[in-house]
Amino acid sequence: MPAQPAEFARKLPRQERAQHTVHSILRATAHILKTKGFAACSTNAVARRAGVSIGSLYQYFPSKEALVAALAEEHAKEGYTLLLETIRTAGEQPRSIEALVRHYIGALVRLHANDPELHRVLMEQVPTIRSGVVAMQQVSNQSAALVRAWLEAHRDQFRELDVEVATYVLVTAVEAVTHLRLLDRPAQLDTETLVAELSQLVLGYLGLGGQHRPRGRPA
Amino acid sequence: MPAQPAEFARKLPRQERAQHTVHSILRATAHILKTKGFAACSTNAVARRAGVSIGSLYQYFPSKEALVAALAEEHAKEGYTLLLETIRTAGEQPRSIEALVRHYIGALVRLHANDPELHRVLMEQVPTIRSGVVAMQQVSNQSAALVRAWLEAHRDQFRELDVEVATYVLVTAVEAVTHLRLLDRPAQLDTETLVAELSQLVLGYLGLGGQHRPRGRPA
DNA sequence: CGATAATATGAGCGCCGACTCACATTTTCG
DNA sequence: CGAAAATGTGAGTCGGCGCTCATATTATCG
Repeated sequence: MPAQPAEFARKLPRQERAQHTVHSILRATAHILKTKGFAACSTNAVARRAGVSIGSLYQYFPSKEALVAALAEEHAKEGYTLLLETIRTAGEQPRSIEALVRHYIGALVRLHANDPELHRVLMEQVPTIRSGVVAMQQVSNQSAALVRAWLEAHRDQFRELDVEVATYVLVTAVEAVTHLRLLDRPAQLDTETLVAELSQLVLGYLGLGGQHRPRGRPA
Repeated sequence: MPAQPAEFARKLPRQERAQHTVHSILRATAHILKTKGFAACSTNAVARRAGVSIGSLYQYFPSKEALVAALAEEHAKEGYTLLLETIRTAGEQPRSIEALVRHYIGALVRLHANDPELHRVLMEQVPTIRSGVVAMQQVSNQSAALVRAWLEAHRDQFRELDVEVATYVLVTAVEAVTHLRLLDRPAQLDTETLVAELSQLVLGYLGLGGQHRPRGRPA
């Protein structure tokens, strides 16, 4: 894994030593971002924690912005990999709609289990940083496109719906609940329950939930 | 409306002139927060935009933190007012479950239509500021408590569910979709559609959605 | 009208941030 | 080896930040 793409690089690390330096810097950045937030993530602090001089940091990252962008891109790449993997395994055997929904939601939840604090900081606290956050949005868009295509393909099995709107609602809702859970970690909401509830949410929205017959008033 | 609560005040503005000053400062703060983000919201910039000297700012707000906290509290108060209003009007006449859901969701959407960018910045970018953000969380909690109580009261009419979990899922999902819509404003998702779709989402999750019978495969 | 309190001013202080540069050290390779 | 390239160093520059304070202006009221 090349440490950071050409657009950001000041110098490319050629020796193993240098690659280790770059890696340390990125780890330190992630750690400080997660524990102290963006405001406290000064380049001096990063260099200190990485056990590297401030000068070395600027050898490989021309600006603080580039540093954070590189981290965001790295994070996005991991997400993209998992997304591809999920698509692949989903296609392997035919499944029911319900099973498919569970499959994808499970993947999404796992995706967010990967460094959720970092994800949050990058999405929320980091002010508009061009290139890095763009990479993360692309993963989001890919994900949305997947949902859209799936809705199109199976639309005869749902209630009548506007595919655009439904995609938006579903992606946003699932993403948000998943996301938030990892931040305030409510005790009673373990991963399994989360996946089950989100599936319920999605299936219900699509008109596939088991209809409940209220007790007390006979139909 | 007293400009800011006693805990934050350095001096209380007694003359009309002073109240106007305080008001300008708060407006300027909101504007800069929304357009440039928290990082760019320096006290000097706020004072400049407010057309007021930096000294005046510190007459009424003892620190930058207090300034933002006061703004957050003001924002929270508006939300709380609307929440109370919604509860009041909801109790006026008996309604169906569906109508009630629509009523509350409509209120939530309107609530978020009030300065959504400010809401976002205060929730996300502003690092832990004690008192101000606490006020906003209280409104959130009130809102959640309301949902929880409502679920308890009508639970015999839904599918079987864990009230805690359901509250969490519903509040988070509805809040997130509402919220996000106001930030990237997708053209095809007007307020009316949004309310309808969110109601669908909630009712479906509760097992009250119209069950769809798939075409092509007879039951 | 003073006299006193309330309000407004902005140059400036101390600090810390991003970032530079002249130099030291290590690695590569003919 | 030894020279050139790659890598590493950290004191120091500079700008902007939060914030203070001595001073000027305006309102209140007897």
